[in-house]
Amino acid sequence: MSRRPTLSDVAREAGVSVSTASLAFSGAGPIAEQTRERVHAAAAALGYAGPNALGRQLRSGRHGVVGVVIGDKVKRSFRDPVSIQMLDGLVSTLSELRLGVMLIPGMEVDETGAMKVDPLLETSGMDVAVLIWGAHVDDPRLDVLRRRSIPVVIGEGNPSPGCSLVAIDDRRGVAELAEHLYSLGHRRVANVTLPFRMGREAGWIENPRDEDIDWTPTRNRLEALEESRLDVVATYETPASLVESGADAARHILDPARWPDPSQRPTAIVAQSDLLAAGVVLGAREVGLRVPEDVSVAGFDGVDLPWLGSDRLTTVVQPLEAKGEALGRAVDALIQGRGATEVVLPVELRVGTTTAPPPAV
Amino acid sequence: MSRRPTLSDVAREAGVSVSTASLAFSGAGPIAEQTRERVHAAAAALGYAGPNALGRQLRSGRHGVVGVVIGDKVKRSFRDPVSIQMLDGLVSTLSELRLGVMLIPGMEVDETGAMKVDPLLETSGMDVAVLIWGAHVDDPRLDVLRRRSIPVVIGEGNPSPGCSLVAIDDRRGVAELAEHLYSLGHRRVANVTLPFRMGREAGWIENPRDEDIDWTPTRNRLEALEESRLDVVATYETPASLVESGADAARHILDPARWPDPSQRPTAIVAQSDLLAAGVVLGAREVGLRVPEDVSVAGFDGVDLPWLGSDRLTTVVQPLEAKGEALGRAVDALIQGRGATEVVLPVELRVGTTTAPPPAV
DNA sequence: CTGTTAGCGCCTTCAG
DNA sequence: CTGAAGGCGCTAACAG
Repeated sequence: MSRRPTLSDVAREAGVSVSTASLAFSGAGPIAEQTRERVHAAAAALGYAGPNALGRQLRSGRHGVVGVVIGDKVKRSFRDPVSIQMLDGLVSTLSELRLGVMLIPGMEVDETGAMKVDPLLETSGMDVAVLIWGAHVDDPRLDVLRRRSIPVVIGEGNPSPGCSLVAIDDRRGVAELAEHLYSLGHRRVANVTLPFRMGREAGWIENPRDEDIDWTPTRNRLEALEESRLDVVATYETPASLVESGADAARHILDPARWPDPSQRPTAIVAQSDLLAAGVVLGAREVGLRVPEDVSVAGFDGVDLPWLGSDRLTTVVQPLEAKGEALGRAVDALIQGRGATEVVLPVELRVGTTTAPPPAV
Repeated sequence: MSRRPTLSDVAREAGVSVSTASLAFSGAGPIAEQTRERVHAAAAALGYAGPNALGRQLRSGRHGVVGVVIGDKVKRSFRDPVSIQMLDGLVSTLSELRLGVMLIPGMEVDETGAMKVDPLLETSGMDVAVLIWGAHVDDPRLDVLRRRSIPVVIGEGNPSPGCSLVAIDDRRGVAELAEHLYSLGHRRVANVTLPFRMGREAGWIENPRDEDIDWTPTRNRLEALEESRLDVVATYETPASLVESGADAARHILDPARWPDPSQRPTAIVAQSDLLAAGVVLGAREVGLRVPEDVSVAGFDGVDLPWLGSDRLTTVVQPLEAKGEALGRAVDALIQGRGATEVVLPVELRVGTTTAPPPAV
């Protein structure tokens, strides 16, 4: 027989009916041990490797696949260890539920400048979609998914009716971080922010309160800092959470020409991610400032930064793997038909070696 | 109607037969424009979002999914930018072919210490599997895939009959790098290698030629260096391609206690990956040596290392995205039934600022 | 415990 | 250009 054997071939070979053969593999019903063995022997003889996934999927109406929508091209998304650790938790959790993770790049900007949703999102089969970096306002990806009636789990913000949500308590984290700096004696700080929405450039923000911020973590962390007792004397927006962007921001913020009276210079820089903060540390050293003696630096995320050497970043640790697991549980709940859920995970301040009292004037 | 509408609902609503409705969506045959519109209108009225993926998949016998087997947990695999860039090329190429990428973690070691293949690999539906980091000797994952008759593409080495292969010409790359160092005047070098196989620890290798190296890139790069005109005076194996491991290796290799006669110390360190090389640079500086004045350092891969600041690593650049694309094309060839293929991609030496003539004794 | 029956949603012959 | 019929591989009822 040249074509691949099917369950009915096996059943015929074993001299039983297909449904019995099915039971022999699934174990979903009572079956005589002897029959089971006969079926497996027949399968082995025919080189049958178990029930075909396609047949089972059509029958059950489930793909066994979760689409994970990353924000951008794989390369850009995964330069950030934050995404990766989250994905790790998600993949392990789903793997235990026998669900595969399919990677779906986010949107592309086509020749005309319009946003185009990846074709995989339009046609590919999946039981649930996870937008790990949240949804934009009027997000076309959400429209597509809604039209296809695919349930959605959103990571981090801009909750949308009918979608599950997994977020972190970043406002409280930033508030604690601000208190830590305040209690060390800092008053004037600079803020290095994540991008406000897709496709932003690096640059100063004159009045953060006037800005329309589409991306929730950016907004939460910025607002929490603004609402703290610290005086945010400068805000620099970055185009992405990257070491280079942080270094660039530090160069601008600490530029001596900007502070004719050095005593007015911010004594601490708060970066909204650890990668940015690492860049800020490098940038500060480049312009000849010591961290933390001359300027304190703090980050957000709590990822490993091997190349900072013996320095340990003061940061707000978010439970990345737990977040991935929570996303996985939210997926499971939707598949089980248990409806949309919302979770907010706690974060924790971790004081390292990059913050200290401000220099005596 | 509470259940999700199907093509036959749409056909009934539009007053045509199912096969006509099918043509209206697929465009795979002649159909009157008017009929097409009527069908689409009916679909819109019913909230039908296009042909169901499961039905189509069962019919066509294809999943539209490629399983990408990464070596390890997501977190560990993707700490390496090499994997990510390759994956980027692979995902974009496959996305154009309307194929999704499903991530499959590699193997786990269970309580008893035995290797366990991820259940997704055993049961999940996929048209082709890609082992991006190659196959081991007697790789149980290959056995599973062979049993399921799933065609396989192997990235990097240990080719296996019937599997497609995408490799790079790393031997030639290392040979060129060695010539570069030789021509600068180096004679004594140290080698910081990638792991020889799964689950290795860091440590000295007394006689590299006696070792059984299961992982092809490790073997190729090690042998090419051994075969060069350079004298490899020390070989240190690392457990993974990480900055920390490179720094650790450098500390051991450059330990003053190891070289009572400093003139015998290697004047250059060749690391088998850029992450390792970056670690070596950091480690060398830690023990008070300047790079490249006191010791030259070279890597392999050609990835971006933002935190090295103004230094540019001398390295062998491999075309990572092209490798991903080549993997994608190999997948396509297998799906089209065009049989297994083999490709070897060229690499290129890129001289940076971390190699220079050895110090005058 | 085992066999029979009836689809899951779609596409592709083959006629008309 | 359109319609009718069959089947991709499997499993869940329901009988026996």
